[in-house]
Amino acid sequence: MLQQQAEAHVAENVFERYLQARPIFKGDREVLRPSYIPATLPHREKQIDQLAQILVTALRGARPSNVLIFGKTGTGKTAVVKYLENELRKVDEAGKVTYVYLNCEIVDTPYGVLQSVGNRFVEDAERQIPFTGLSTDRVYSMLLERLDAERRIVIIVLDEIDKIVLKNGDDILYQLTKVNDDLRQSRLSVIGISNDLKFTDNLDPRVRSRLSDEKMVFAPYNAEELRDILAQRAEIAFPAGVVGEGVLPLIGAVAASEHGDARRALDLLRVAAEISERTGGDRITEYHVHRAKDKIEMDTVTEAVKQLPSQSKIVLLAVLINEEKGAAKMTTGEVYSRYRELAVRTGLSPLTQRRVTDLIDELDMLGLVNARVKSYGRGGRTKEIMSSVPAADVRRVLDNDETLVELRRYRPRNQTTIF
DNA sequence: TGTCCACTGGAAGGGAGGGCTT
DNA sequence: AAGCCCTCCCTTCCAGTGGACA
Repeated sequence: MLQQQAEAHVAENVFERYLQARPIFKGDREVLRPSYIPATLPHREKQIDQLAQILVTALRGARPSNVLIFGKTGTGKTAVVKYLENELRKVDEAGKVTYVYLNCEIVDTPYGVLQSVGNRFVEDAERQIPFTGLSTDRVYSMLLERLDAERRIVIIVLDEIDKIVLKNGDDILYQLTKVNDDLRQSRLSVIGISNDLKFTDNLDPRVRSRLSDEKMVFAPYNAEELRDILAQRAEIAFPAGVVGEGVLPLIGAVAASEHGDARRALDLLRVAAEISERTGGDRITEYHVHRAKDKIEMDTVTEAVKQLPSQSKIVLLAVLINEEKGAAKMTTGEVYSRYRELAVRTGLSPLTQRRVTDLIDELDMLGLVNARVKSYGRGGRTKEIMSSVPAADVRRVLDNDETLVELRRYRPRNQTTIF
């Protein structure tokens, strides 16, 4: 009997059931990724126009003004800039304009920026600038030489430009904006993209004025605009009738309430579709959107926790364990002593308290804990720390972490809660 | 009003890991 | 091989501080 059932299963391949289900996606689901640049960008026509007017100078062989673009995440800054890159390529038949896009979250050192730009002008591996080893001055002169090798206009896009300034100061921007003084025939301009409006406050006045020849601000999308964007993508991604009525307005409303983030809206739509697909559905409903919202929130947290270096994981665990013991909030000192105890147990040598306060700040930036400086008067001035994520879920991730095996069974002494 | 606590957070610097130059 | 220079992670040192309390 059992045998027969097993055989019956062998006959029907596991994949078949899923293959037979009507696919929800019409074609490439990349259409719903933020990296996809559609043929038109709804509700950004004005910005595209404005930037095009600035950049057209490059096609005439002269240097366009430097531009600073401000706007929150998912307001289409990067999309507009990349869109114009594509458009520019189409008309620049002579290939005299070089467009270099760099994300300063990834390339986050002055050396890295100069190196990446410099490498854009050579194909063969032999002449690539190494990612370390040379002095920055040296890389700068190599870059100059390559820029000036033939007459060209170079447009450098520094996405998340505030990140590199925060980390390294404005030296690199100073160098990039004065590069033109050292060039004989080529010209370079910089497009900076930032989601922090105030980042220019910390710049050297000379750099600030040079960099912001032109300024653009991208306002967040409202719910209706988001709906238009979603409708445009949905039409490419799904066959007619798949997206339930009310789904796009719902996603639009959710994303609009979270500072009009189009990226977030597209993610919601994609994940909702995937959830429906996985559960054998052939339509996307509002139910799937709600499920998608939960899933995305959960995934960002667990992913962030997984990526943490071991020491930071232990710091986070220290916070959670103190909370399990009943502390609603705690001071740096309390986190640190718990952290030391845990670190010793795992066999890692404990870091200094100074370093741990930095790690706590990092966890705060990631939104995993909440840390605010508070004074307790005579009780001293310290941070008040509490976790800001669902403890059980984070605990599960940490318990499955191989570097923390020693702590898997660890529970604090005289604990009050039962797990 | 001044004291004093428990830190905060800036600055400087060490050293490991990477890689070029001579 | 020795000498540089880069970044990253970390330590050491320390002046500065918000606010309850005497």
